[in-house]
Amino acid sequence: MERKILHVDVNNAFLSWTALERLKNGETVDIREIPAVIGGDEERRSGIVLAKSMKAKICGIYTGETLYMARQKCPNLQVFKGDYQKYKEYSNSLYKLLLEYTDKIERYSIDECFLDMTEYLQGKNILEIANEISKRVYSELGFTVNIGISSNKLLAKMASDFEKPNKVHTLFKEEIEGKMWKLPVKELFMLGRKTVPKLFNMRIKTIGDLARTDRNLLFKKFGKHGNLMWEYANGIDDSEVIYKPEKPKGIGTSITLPNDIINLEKLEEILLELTEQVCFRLRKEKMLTRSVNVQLRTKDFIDFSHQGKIDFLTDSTKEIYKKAKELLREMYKLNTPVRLIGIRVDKLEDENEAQMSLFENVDNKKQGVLDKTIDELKNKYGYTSIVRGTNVKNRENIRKSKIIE
DNA sequence: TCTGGGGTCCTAGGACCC
DNA sequence: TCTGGGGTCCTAGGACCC
Repeated sequence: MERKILHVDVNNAFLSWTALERLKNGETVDIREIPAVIGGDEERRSGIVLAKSMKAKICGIYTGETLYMARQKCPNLQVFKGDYQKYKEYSNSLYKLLLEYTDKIERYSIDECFLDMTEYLQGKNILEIANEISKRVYSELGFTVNIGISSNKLLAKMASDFEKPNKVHTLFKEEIEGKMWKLPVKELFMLGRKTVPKLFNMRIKTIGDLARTDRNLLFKKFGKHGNLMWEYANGIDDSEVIYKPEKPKGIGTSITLPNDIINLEKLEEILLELTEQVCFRLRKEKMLTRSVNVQLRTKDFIDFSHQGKIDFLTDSTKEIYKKAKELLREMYKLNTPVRLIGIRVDKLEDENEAQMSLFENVDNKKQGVLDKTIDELKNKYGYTSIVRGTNVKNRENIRKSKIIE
């Protein structure tokens, strides 16, 4: 049976939500109506565009470019900071509204959801429902969305990307040729800046060109990714709407340093603080790891990473930091100024399942008691309330930006 | 000019074994 | 002097997404 999938995408999410928040607080200018962007912090060397208004877009500003470039294109540009906590609240309010239509919702990101409406239509017309959702989001929540309708996730997502803002589009199988094939190939989901020039060299310029290219040729040239892009160009996608919350497969954090650092001890101090954040989240998820990965970025934007294994499953800050420090030292032979440092834990295993099957491999030294006590205090009084002694002097350096995406 | 942070998935190539 | 080949496991790095 053919599925009925919706993709709901908030228009200029961070900017729209910031606009609403400002209006709520008595500001009179709606920043959606002027050339404006949400940007990172230039002093912390994260000065990039995170979201833009329509007027900023008309100036040629795009997401991810530097604020410096954006100002060149649009001298009267207004730049605002984001508030991730607030964004989460707006995202939750959207999710709650959508739950009135189906519980089969995949929260793809903070501002995008897939809905599997197949079993919930009850004879109703999918286009009418999409229009109703669109109107209700605007009247009840105050921001606009684009909604794409199709029989799979890929096509629904492509559809929601058509004309914006505040629009509902369909892209059913029979519409692929008319609506999607004429688009430039870079518009296709999963075709990024590295692949597009290669396709161009093969004289593949539109999604239609790609769809009509020999599948085996693409496989030979691009491997699995070639296969995937051919399927997407032809509107083929069987993936399910994942509506049950999934456990994370990895947890990581990283920070761009306000200044390049060349001193190993300094880097270790920062790494400890990052490790604490990661382990706090790891324990919150009730997951264990034995795989640790440390990443460095040099001042020239070259990335390095090393990963290593711990002999047992653990969530202990001490054990994970011990390994992380080892990895950092191993790598630091480069002796080059470091711009970014990060840590992530991978191949996570559920605490309960791990203890059942692999109990002899779990870290059962009682070290966990201290971590637990610290976690409880952090939960009660806020994350920054408790700091290991050595971290205090770094706190100013690396206070984290709350912005993502 | 300056270039975020948090994820997932894939692949090339090295180590090791038979 | 010539240096197989297949399989598995692992890591570093890269591509892509929002």
